[in-house]
Amino acid sequence: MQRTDFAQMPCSIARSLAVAGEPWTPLVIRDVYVGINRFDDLQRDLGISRKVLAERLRHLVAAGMLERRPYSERPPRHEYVLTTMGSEFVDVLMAMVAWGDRWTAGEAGPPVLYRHRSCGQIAHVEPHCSACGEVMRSGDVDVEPGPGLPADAVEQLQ
Amino acid sequence: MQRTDFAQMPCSIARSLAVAGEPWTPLVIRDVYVGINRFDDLQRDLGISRKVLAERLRHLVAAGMLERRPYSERPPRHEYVLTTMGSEFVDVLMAMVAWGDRWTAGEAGPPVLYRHRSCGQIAHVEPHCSACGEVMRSGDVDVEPGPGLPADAVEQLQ
DNA sequence: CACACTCAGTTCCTTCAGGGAACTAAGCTA
DNA sequence: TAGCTTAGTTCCCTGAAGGAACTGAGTGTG
Repeated sequence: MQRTDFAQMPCSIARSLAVAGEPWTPLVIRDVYVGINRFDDLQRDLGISRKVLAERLRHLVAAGMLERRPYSERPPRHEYVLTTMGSEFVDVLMAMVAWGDRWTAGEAGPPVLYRHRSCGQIAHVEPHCSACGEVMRSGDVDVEPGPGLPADAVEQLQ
Repeated sequence: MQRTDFAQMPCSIARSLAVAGEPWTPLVIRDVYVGINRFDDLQRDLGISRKVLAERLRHLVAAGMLERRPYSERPPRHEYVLTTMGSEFVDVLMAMVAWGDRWTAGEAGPPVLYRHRSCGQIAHVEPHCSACGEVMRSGDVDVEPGPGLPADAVEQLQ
């Protein structure tokens, strides 16, 4: 965990990091997304310390990203599945994959490919404007104070 | 820094985290993006330890995300600016903002708004398929092994 | 010309999180 | 009854984060 608590900052990036920014957490979400749902399988796949994994899963369940769901009564066993909140965070991971494929994959190429089910093509995500539908990258926007910004922080944007 | 080095993992999420996943790093990139470019300004705005900030900036420059550029000869002063690699990472942060606005902003609403310059609307980013242009969310894709995936890791995807 | 000020860090110390291995415990299986 | 599987918990050690103080180059001010 970061020592500084990002959850209280008036910034959606900081708050997202407070939920899913701790070391290993994005990789845990990725694994659950691709169907690795049990404690031991996650631990084996990631090579993460069991202590840290237990901590992360507890935090993600408390935050509403994962649900701890029994899949057997006797013996009592359970697995972790993504909630709607968790699934939508995978969209962020897909943006990270698009960036990582472009800038960190090197000669070998992307380790994993995504096929868009509806069009059948191998593709990556591209950020589009929710209003007009056109491509919208970081250079195409102006940043403005929003309703959730405390008054004493507004001037910092100028 | 994470003790475990994510850079060697055959996963673009892990590799992205190795570049920009350390605590504070995404917030440093956000700040540089919105025009906070100098060491002292970054330190003041974030409330980060000067030691950690120096470390993060060094790492980001070494990774090619930031450029340390002199803006004055006498006295020798410099500022940090995003490279192309860094600017494109801001697209990932915008996806994080879209998610954070939806799931962590609460009653008060988003602290910051983005206006798409070309259409003039307040908007957020939406993931679209780079091939067909339609919306493409995490539930709309199939994951397949790519060329950069080591042979001994392929079976884990099934 | 001494003093304060700005910028950009570095150094030092303390605390707490991550890594790793061993241990626990419930229930199943041979 | 001995061992296996699943899902953790406990313990100790190391190293990263926080915080405050210090450094050092250059500038402007009385």
